[in-house]
Amino acid sequence: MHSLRPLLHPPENEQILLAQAQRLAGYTLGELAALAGLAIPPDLKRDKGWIGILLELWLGASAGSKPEQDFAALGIELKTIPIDRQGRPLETTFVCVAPLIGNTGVVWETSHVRHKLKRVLWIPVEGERQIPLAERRVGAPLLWEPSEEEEHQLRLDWEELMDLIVLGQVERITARHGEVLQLRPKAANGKALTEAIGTEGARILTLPRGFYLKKNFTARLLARHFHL
DNA sequence: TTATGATCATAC
DNA sequence: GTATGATCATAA
Repeated sequence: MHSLRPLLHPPENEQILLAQAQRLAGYTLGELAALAGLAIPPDLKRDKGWIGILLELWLGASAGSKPEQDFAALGIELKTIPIDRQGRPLETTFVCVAPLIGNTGVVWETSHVRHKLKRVLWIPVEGERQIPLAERRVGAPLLWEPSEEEEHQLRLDWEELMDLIVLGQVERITARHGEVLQLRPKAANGKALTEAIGTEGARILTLPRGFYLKKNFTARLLARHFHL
């Protein structure tokens, strides 16, 4: 017998959120999906965000498309992160879409990247593809805030990337720019285009881009916490 | 083997 | 198209 059940509403405080997240540690995705009455896909090929949706459901985050932190009242963003057997991240972490126009005067302090990463509840989940989706286990949660050094690293990369965007060099930016934060396409497909500034300051159409945390960055913050 | 560039589903 | 949730798949 057990009383594990999804939170039906956003948690009223941080303690409730953390307690629920800690209760989920050790369960498989199959168990959590069944208890929540959610159908489990055969794999993630066509359901890349499924684990994120499942954990949102369990933690009472209002699912859907709202440009806000998952737990706005608590100022906390939820991120699931796929890890290998050694606890290292298997994928980069999407942060937010990069604004390609209207950036004159934007600064790090008020940027979307900084706001999104102010406080993050990381939920590690076994992510190796050899493990059937239903058998992958949820790990212990980590409520993280960037250290001074981490924020400095993020800021330097963000400023470099935003400078290039403002100067009309967006199409020359590759994922190799940035030490901990990178810019990569974030689109439904190659036909999805958005407005940007091109060379000579001309208006161009280009692939929407997103900011992503590189694995070296998330690996260090996980290792620091879990003593890996 | 790995990271970059590309892509998938859904709501509005 | 943009927002949410991310992982896939192939070049190197």
